[in-house]
This record gives sequence, structure tokens and C-alpha cells, in this order.
Amino acid sequence: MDIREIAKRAKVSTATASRAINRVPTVNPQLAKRVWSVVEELGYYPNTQARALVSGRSRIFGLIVSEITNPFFPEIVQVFERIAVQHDYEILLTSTGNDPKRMESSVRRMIERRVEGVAIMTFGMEEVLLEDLKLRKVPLVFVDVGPLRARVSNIRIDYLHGIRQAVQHLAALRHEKIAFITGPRRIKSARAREHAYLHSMLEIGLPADSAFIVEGDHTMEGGMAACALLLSKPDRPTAVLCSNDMTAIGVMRKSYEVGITIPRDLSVVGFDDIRLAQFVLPPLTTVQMSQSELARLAFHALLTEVERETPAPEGSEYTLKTNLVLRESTSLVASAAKRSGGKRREIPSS
Amino acid sequence: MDIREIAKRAKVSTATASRAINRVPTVNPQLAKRVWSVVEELGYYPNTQARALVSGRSRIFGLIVSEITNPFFPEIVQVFERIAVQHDYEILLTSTGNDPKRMESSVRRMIERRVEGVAIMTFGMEEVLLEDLKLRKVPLVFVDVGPLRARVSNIRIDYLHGIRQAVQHLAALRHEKIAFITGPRRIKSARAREHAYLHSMLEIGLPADSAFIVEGDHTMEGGMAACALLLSKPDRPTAVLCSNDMTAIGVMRKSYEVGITIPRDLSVVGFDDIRLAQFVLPPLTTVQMSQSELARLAFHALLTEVERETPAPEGSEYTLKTNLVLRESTSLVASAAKRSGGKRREIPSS
DNA sequence: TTCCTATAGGCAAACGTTTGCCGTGCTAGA
DNA sequence: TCTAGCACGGCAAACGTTTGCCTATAGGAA
Repeated sequence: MDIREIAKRAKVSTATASRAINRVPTVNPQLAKRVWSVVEELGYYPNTQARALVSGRSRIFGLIVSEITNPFFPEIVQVFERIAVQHDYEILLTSTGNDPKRMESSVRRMIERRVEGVAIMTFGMEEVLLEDLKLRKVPLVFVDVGPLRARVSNIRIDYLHGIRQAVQHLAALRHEKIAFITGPRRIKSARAREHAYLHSMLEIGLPADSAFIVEGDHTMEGGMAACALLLSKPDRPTAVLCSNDMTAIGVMRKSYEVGITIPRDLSVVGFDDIRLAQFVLPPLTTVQMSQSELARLAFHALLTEVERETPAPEGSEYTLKTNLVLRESTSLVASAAKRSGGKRREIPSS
Repeated sequence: MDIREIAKRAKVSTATASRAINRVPTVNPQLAKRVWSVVEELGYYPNTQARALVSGRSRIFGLIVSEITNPFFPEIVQVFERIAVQHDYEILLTSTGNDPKRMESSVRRMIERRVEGVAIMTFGMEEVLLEDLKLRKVPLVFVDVGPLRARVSNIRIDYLHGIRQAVQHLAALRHEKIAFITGPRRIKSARAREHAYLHSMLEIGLPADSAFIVEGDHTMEGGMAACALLLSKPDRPTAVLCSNDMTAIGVMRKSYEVGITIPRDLSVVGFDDIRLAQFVLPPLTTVQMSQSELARLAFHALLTEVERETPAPEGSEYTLKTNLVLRESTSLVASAAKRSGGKRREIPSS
């Protein structure tokens, strides 16, 4: 069943049928109604590929993430998809697992489907693979890393804002020995987080001793290893700030194994605020980087670029704030708690 | 840049260019090479929509899940996508949030893109919305619920296998008062799990008292409420089996709030084995229902149906086993532990 | 050398839409 | 009543491929 069938039955030309279906205002309301009733009756749905072919617009955006199973991403995907649908776009999702082979095939497939834009949410994307996209003038949006070029937008994350809050929160709880577990240093965003920690510590006169900074890798295992390392030091930290939530969860797990109670013996703060952070015991205090906001920004960056008639010399720039969210993995430093004679929070009894 | 451009530069007809690109064996190797070198040089990628239009095959499968943010789904999505890519398929993902409006629009978009098949992973899909798909003869695969019709396949879950293991595991640890928290009873799969529990209990002569069965809703909050209810009974259970992992996590959380230690005071077992189950403290013993296997089965069900030349009167049926995976949320019942004078497991010290 | 056969490659139609352009018919003004 | 202008609808081209059918050429057999 195609539009010609519709046209025939409604006794109009295909041109009129097409216009009626697309709600072009010049078509006679009576004809339009005739067309629509045939459409309804037959359950006709226009063929998107034919449409795309002639209009030159696929109405597809690509979305590249590193791993959907990484709890950071599902919400991004969800929100991105939802907004896309609202704007009559479809999304082509690929999770690359940071495997260059898969990235390449993913970019290739996106080009073959003629995507109108691509949001790249993988941190550490092989620059070279994007050449293809660039020379085809496909609008791109990166988060955090990303060249400034025509049709390439960027979402900058304001790491400092949230991390400063975290550090000051810990300081207010009398912590002075605040350790930091980094992410993999080759990743720019991991370095930025570390830098924000350093800045925040120095700013309030706390020591950011290199002994308190240990390298992790943004996985739970890395967090466990880093935690073990930290605990083995003669001068143990009383609080630890982590470059992401999975790391913090690793810290919690290692502490549990070793008999250290959180937050009584050790306060821990994460970063990202993945959903998991609420489910872990105790619920994790963490710096939120709103995934839904990120998705929203990314989508609109793309949309803006697509709808721009005269391409600007370079894409737009957006900023995403981060914010501390308090849960239950932090408390007064033990020595101060003793003095004040109690726990920081009551555990609700039902 | 299109195939005509390629043909022109390679000094062949578009037909030959097309054949060369598609590796049709009859084309002269020398010509083919000429074509390919032009393709490489220009970075030509064929237009999928044009291809799809003429060949009548979109090479897209739809995948409908209820919520990507539900930790049960990301792995399914991941595996499904990966296999799809290996078979040169693309996937159109929608998460419906169980909202009939979104389901409808999702089905509509899938039909407009002319998907070749749809995997439906939402439990409790509005039957009526699928009418459209059925009458267009789109192959479908359901999990667990699903009519038997031409081009409609089903993946049946063998709940009993894993749940029986769980019950027997608890019984072996001397538990006799084993409670069960159900899912929402309107969902067929939830009822099936409950039934498997009852069967397994009776089978080994344990009481499946209705006082020990309380209704949950497959959320953490539901698990917390159900747990509170269970704990308030005069005759407390020593172990609780949950209809899914989120419920179990709710139980763990409520227990934590109330000062009950798991597994010492209460053993808990989940169902699904979502990734989160490993991260929770203590790691959750649960019945695994392999998400990757599920995805694999679903994809191949669709592929089989697509490639079938003469449609069978009804689709195929597949079975997915479930299996208990032991972690640390279960232990010897307290009274027995006292007698035997110790903990069931040592907590590793580093 | 001639004729037949096999086969590689080209022509053009087809897929299902949208849309530029043109013609027709009606309205309004003189 | 005639003409100018406008609005609406239809014709057909175009989008970028694949593929059925036909032709031309080469090679082998007689």
C-alpha cells in the first residue's frame, strides 16, 4: 500500500495526497478530509526511506556512548531518545566499548544512514575516526573534549563547582586528610576532576599531598585497589573523594571487606550521581552531573546546528554545572564525633 | 557523491559499479578493482535509504523495552545491538515507560521505517497496539507472554529451574521459614515466579504459608515495604526470596535501616542477576536469567523468521534456563550457625 | 572461417515519496 | 461581458540505488 493507492481511492493525484498528508495549508479542506479518511481506513503509514531519499533529510541522529551497561549512560540514552522522538527524530545508538574497530563501523553505519548529526559521549574517542564525519559536514557535539570547528559544538562540564562543594562539605565535617582517587589520567575529563580537587583543597588551605592522591581507572576494581593502597599508608585519610561513582563503590566494598565502617570510619564521596549511587549501602554522597541535562543539551546543540541556515564559523558552546548531593556516606570526622558525643545522623528506625 | 559519480570515474556503468560494490562474483576483477579504488579514494558510502527503497529491505529491527534505566535492560540492548551489527542490521530502540501513548508512537515509527522485525521485551505490552504490526506481517518475538501465531515467536523462561535451586540452597542452609516477595500479580512473569516458589517449597515439604508471601511491585520501595511487613510478623522468616533483584535490594536496605545484618540475621535471594546485584553490599545471591542469552535468542528468532521463505503456521519457541548464582547474601540459619559455632564464610581480610 | 554459446556489462525501469512548474477554473474589477 | 489575476491541483522529474533483460564480445568447435 502506497501513496498512489491512497490517491486513487481518494480520487486525487498523488501530489495532492502527499500535500494533504503533510498538512500543506493550500489544499482544499474537503479533499484533505477525503485523503485522511482513506489513510485512516487503510492504516497507511508513509515510507520513511522514500521520504528521506527525496527530501534529503534522514531525521536520524547518531548517539555514540562507550558502554550502555555503564550505569552512567542509560539515562542519557533515555532522555536523548525521548526528546528526539518529540522532534520527530530517530536515534541510531551505538556503544563502542572503546574498541576502535567498533567505533569505525559505527561511524560508517551512521554515514550510510545519512544521520543529520552525531552526539559523541565517549570520552577518548579516536580523533581520526571522526574525519569522515567532519568532511561530510555532519554536525557533531562533544562533551568536554572537542575541537572547535564549524558545525562542532561542545558541552563543557563545570567540574569545579561541584567538587568545590564536596571538598568544602568534607572540610565542614572537620576532615583535613581528604584523599582523592583519580580516573585514568589519559582521559581529559579525569584530569579536570583531579585539578578541581587540587584547586579546591589549596583554596581553603588544606594539604593536597601527593600521598593522598592515588590513581584509579574509573572501575570498581580500580577503586578497591586504590582504597587498599590508601588504607595501607601510615597516615590514613579520613575522607576520600573519587573521580567517579564506580570508584567510590569500589572503596565502599573494600572498606566493607576490611571491616571499616562508612561513614563512621571513613567518609566517601563519588562523582556522577549514577542511579546506583542511591542503591548502595549507605547511599552515596556524590557530585551530580545531570545526565538528563547533558542529554538535553546535546540534543539541542545538534538541532540548532541542523536548523542553522548559514553555518557559523564554529559551533556553539554549552556549560553543564555539577552539584553536590548529600546522602549518607559522609559524616563528622571520627575524632570530632567522639568529642561531640554521637553520630551525625540518626538512622531512621522504620 | 553518488554511485554514478563512482561509475563515471571508474569508467563503467552504474550497474557495474553497483555489482562491484556488492561483490557480485561475475564482475571482471579488473573492473571491480578500478571501482573499489575510486570508492576508497572518494570515501564513498552507499546511501542506505536508496538501497532499502529498491531492495524492499530496511535491515532494521525494532527493540522495545520498558525502561532503559531499569538495570535489567542495558545488557540486553548491548548484546542485541552487537549481534545486529554483526549481521548488518541496525536497531531502532524505544523505551516505552509502559506508557500506551509512547508505545503507540513507537510502533508507528517502526512501521514507518519498515522494520523487518520487532523484539518486545516489555512485560505487559498492550496487545492492541501490536495489531498494526501483525497485519503488516512483521515478525515478532515476545518473551514469556505472547500469542502463538504465524511469524510470532516466543522465548519461554524456565523459572522453575533457578527458583528450585534457590529454595533448595536455602533449605540446605537449614532455613525453613522462607518468605517470598512477589512482583505485581498482573504481570504474568511475576505470577510464574511465585508459582515456581510454591512448587519448590511444597516439593521438599516446606510450608509455603500465605503469611510468608507478601506482594511487592518489583521496585526497591516495594521491597522495603514488603520487608517491613515481613519483619513485623510475630513469626519472622529467616530467609526471603524475591521476585526480582530490585525488590531484594529494597529488602537489604530496609534491613540495614532497621539494624538487621545480612546474611547473619536474614538471608536474601534475588532474581534476574542484574549487574547491580554484584555491587550491592553484601553481593546478592540471586537467580540468574541471562540477559545476553535472552538477547541472543531474541535476535535469532527474528532473523530466522525473516529468512524463512515459506512462513510456518506459527513461530518458533525457545527456552531460557535460569540458574542460581551464589554470592554473599545467604548463610546458615542463625540457630544452626550458633550450634556450629561460627560464620559460614570468612570475610577476606584484604 | 563461420557459427554457436556463454558470459560480462550496459540500459533503463523500479522502489515510494516530494515538489517545481504549469494549467485550469473561478472571482472580481472595469 | 470581458479580462486579469489568483488559488488550487495535477503532471512529471527527481532522490540514489538495484536488478531484469538484452546486447556485444570473445572463445571454442566444426
